[in-house]
Formats: sequence, C-alpha cells, structure tokens
Amino acid sequence: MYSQTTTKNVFRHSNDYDHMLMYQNIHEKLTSTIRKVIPEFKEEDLSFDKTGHCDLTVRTFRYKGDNMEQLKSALLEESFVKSAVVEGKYLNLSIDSNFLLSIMHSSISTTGQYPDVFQDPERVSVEHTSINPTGPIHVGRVRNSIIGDSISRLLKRFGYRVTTQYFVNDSGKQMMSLYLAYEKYNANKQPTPELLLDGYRRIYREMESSGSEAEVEEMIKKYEEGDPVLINKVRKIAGVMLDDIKNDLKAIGIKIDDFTWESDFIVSGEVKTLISSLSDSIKSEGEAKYLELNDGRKVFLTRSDGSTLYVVRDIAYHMYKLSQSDWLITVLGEDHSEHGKTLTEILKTHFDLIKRLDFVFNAFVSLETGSMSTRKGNAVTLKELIEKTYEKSREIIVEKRGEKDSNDEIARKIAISAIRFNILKVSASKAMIFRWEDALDFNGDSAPFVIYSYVRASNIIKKSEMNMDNETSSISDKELAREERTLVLNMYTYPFILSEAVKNLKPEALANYAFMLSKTFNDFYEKCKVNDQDSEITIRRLMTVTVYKSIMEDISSIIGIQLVTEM
RNA sequence: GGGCGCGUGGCCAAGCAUGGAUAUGGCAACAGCCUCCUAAGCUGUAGAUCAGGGGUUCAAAUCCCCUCGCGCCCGCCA
Repeated sequence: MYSQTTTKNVFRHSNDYDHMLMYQNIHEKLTSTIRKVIPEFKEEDLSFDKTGHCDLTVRTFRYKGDNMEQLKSALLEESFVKSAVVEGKYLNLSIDSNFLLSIMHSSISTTGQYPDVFQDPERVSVEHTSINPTGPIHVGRVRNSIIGDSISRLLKRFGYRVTTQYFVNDSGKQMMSLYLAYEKYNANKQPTPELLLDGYRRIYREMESSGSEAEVEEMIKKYEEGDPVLINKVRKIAGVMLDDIKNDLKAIGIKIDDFTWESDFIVSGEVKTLISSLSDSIKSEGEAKYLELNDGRKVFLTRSDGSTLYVVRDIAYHMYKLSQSDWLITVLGEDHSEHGKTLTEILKTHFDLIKRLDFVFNAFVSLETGSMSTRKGNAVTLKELIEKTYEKSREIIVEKRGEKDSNDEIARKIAISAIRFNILKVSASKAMIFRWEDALDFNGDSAPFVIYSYVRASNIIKKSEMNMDNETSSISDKELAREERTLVLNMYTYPFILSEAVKNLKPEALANYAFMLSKTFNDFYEKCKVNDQDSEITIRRLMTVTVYKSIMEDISSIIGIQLVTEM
C-alpha cells in the first residue's frame, strides 16, 4: 500500500497518472520552456496572478536581456497556453480552462479525488489538547484541539500514518487538589464532573484563604513515590473529568487515539532510568539536579527531595512518542513556547534527536473582560458554545423552511462546523477575543456560507438529467463566462494550497481557501446557469460542479466541516 | 529588565516564509437584485499614512534596525 519513496516531492510523479500531477507539470513544463530562453529562470517567478491580469504570470525583472517576444512565442507553443501578453516586465499567460477541468475531472472519476497523492510511509504523531483534567474544556482550550485535529486530518489526507496523542497530567498540584477535594467534601458520593469541579474551586479558595497547601504537598509526595493505591484512586477521579473532556471533543468531531498518563513514567521507573542515563551531564545545586542549556540557563530535573519535575516526564513522553513515530508535532499554548524550545535542545544534545520535531503554538483566547479561568468560573465552556450555536442554527433553519424532522441534525452539523471554522480561520499565532455576536454570526466568512454553496452544488447535480457516464472526449468551448473560468482556475490551485498548508503546518490556510472557493462558486452560480442549457454547456458545467463538490468534500473532511445537502 | 509573538479601513481577518502590477475579503453602513438550479446568496457605493520612524532595493505590508502599544514567558509549577 505504501510506496517506498525517498523523495519529498509532494505529488507523485509517474507517467501512469498524468491526471494527478498536472498541477506541477504545468509549472515544470512552462519552467523548462522558459529556461530555453532564460537559462537561469527560477520557478518562483512563475506564479498564479492575484491581480486580475491573467491566469499565470512570468516575472522577468531579475533577468537581463530583452527577449520577451522570444519568450512569448516559445510559451505559445504549449497547447494549453491560450494567450501570452507582454506587459512591461511581466509576461501574462492565459491557460486553457478546459484543459484544467479535464485534468481535475479525470482525476476524480478515476481515483475519486483531486489531487491524488501518494501514500507516505512516515508515521507522524500529533499531540494536542493535553489539558489537565480538572474541569470541562472551554473555548480557550479548544482552539488547541481544533488546530491539532485539523493538522492530523490534513496529514492523513496527505498519506501520512498519523496517531493523535494526549498527555494526561495526573501528577501535579492541580490534579492532586481535584482528588483531595473529592475525598474531603464528597467522598461517599458518586463523582460527577460538576461535583468534582465544585470541590476543586472550593479547595482552591480554602488554600488561598488559609495560605496552607500542606495537605496537597503531602499527597504529591506520596504520588511521586509511586503509591499504587493512591495513583489508582486519583486516576479514577481524573478519569471522570477526562471522560467529560472526551465527550465534549467527540461532540465537535474530535477523537484522540492515544492517552498517556504522566504517572506511567513514574510507576514504570522510566524517569529514574532517564535521569541516570544523563548522569554525565547533570549538575547539582544542593540535592536538586539540573542540566545547563547552551545559553547557561538551568533546567531543573529533580527537586531537593529527589522527586522529578515536569520536564523529565515530558522528555520520557517524547522518547515514547519517538519510539513509534518518525515525525512529532505538538500543539501547545503559547505560554509553553519556552518549554518547547528547552525540550528540543535537550533532545538534540542529549538524546541525539535527528527526527523531525515541530511545535505549533496557539495564542490565547480571552473574553472582553479579560482572561478565562476554569477556577474562577468565568470561562465559556465548549458545551455552552455548542448549545447556543445549535439553538441559533436551529432558529434560522426553522425560519427558512419551517419545522422538519431533519432540522435537528442539520442544525447540529452547521453549529459544529461554524464553531470549528470560526476558531480555525484565525492564524494560531494571533490572540483572539471571544465574542458571542461573532461566534453566532452565520453570514460571510463562516462555515454556513461554505456549506450553503455546497448545498447549491448538490442541488444542481440532483436536478440535472444529464447522464455523466458517457463523457465527451472534448469539452465544449461555447460561452465560457469569466466566472466559470475563475472557478476552474481556483479549483485547480487546490493541491498547491494543500501542500503549502502541510509545509507550514497552517490548517487555517484551508479554511480561508474554502471560503474563497465558495465565494467563487457563488459568483459562478449567479452568472452561469447549469441545467437546461445547450447540452454541451450543461455537460461542461456539470463537470465543473462535480469537481467543486469533490474538492469541498475533501477540504471539509480536513477542517471538520460537516456538509449537508439541504439547509 | 530580558526573551518569544502580535499590530493591516469603524470592527474582525487574509497576504509576510520565497519583495514585484491599482493591499484581498468579511461584519457594520448606504443603494440595488428573487415569474430563473435554495436570497444563509449576488451586485454596487463609501471607508486604509499596512502602529510610527529609519535603512536595503529598480521595487517593501512583506527583508534589516530603532521606537511605541498589546499578549505570553522568564519557578526545585505543569
């Protein structure tokens, strides 16, 4: 199933599959043609035009000599170049959109997708979420989950073998407080997320007012020593919260494959082994042990009492992930960016890390009134967000088409999609302020907009009476509207968007592209009637709509949009 | 104080890696478009010293330096 290839070329190059590599082939073909005239020409100087002058443009600023006319006639030799216009130092090309359409359509009819990509044998681990199970997931935290889940889906689409990971912190003060609060206030009651959260907030208030954390500290120590009875009990309580988090994530279509508990590395003795393996580099300050980084900073591995610190357990976790993956991606809040750097340095200098290790940092989501906090109780939970978004979505759908049995399911899908899209579309590095009015705005740059265009496309296909099986070998040139050409060209760039998103680990690029493409489709829809036209035109446009549907399905499955065919 | 990130029309974002044509959209505002594949849509109008300053370049939102503002970090916490 997995082809053995050593190249990192994104799309397969093989003569058997011409349809799937035409995106690159056009660039390669044109580049090699250009190089006959300008030998030092760089591929970057051939790009899609964003200014409305043409389809593809060749920039010649960098190159000496006045051979534009020669270049022009060379490029016109290519059958798919319809025109070439010299404008100053630009050579503007118009590409045969029927040629592009046939590439995409045949890819879809033979392989089921455009673009088709090879299977990469690399195993990738994507860690995301990894929040302390001390409360329900809120909109600040879920940003991390949505980004991580989209990255994992993106890489799967690319053919990687992906495992998603969650590192469960069950050995710190927060976790121990949650457990202790349950033991103190609710020991004989059935633990529920609400009960636990209530106790958690209460014990923090008490610790703050009394100024004493002795009880928790005592327990942390026992835990660190690996007391099996205690570990079991704590995990049971943490498990209740974790299940709640899992359910919330499941509600927005996120499933994590592998949960690893921090205390596993304590119980198994791996942290001890790890520390002794570092003995040559370890320095001491009193009884506490640390490593010195290149810039002289000290990273403490153990406390004076011998207990381990988080960084050690995270190193152990990374070694575990490295044992089963070729590439590690970890999505973290930006407050952990320093930790990510530290970890990378330690793994490289002390553990000969050569595999690819990437961190994606997401900035915080706050409220207009300031930061969100589970402990303070001012966080907007994911549950709340889902419910309100669902209500709003349902309200709109009932207004549009009255009460119908299918409304609930459609409203739910639209709501989930809207949430994911809204959060994903903003670059991870930008801080966000959560506002209900924005979250519940279903106009414009939103998932409902994207879904709506898909509904339109589906209806066109549904209403068409053409039999698409007996395809014509040539595609009609009749009445090609500007909107139709633009749609085809924009769809054609999809593989490029995909590969850039993978290269930069920026799933938000796909959300932005999905919106742009839907907009282009809506323009097409307004201007270009598909059914009941001259049959040649109908066939061509049906092919376009078919490709559009396929790309939207593909991209939706990556960014977590749940499509519907009526709304 | 030091480090990392961010700063783009009234509001929210895209573009920045790899400099290139009049800076791209959404929301809000105003003016229009449903005997026609769903108007959750489309068209038009108005609105921008790309935080500010300097530099590099034929060319800077994009690269470099400085300043300002905001976020995050600077634990024998996780």
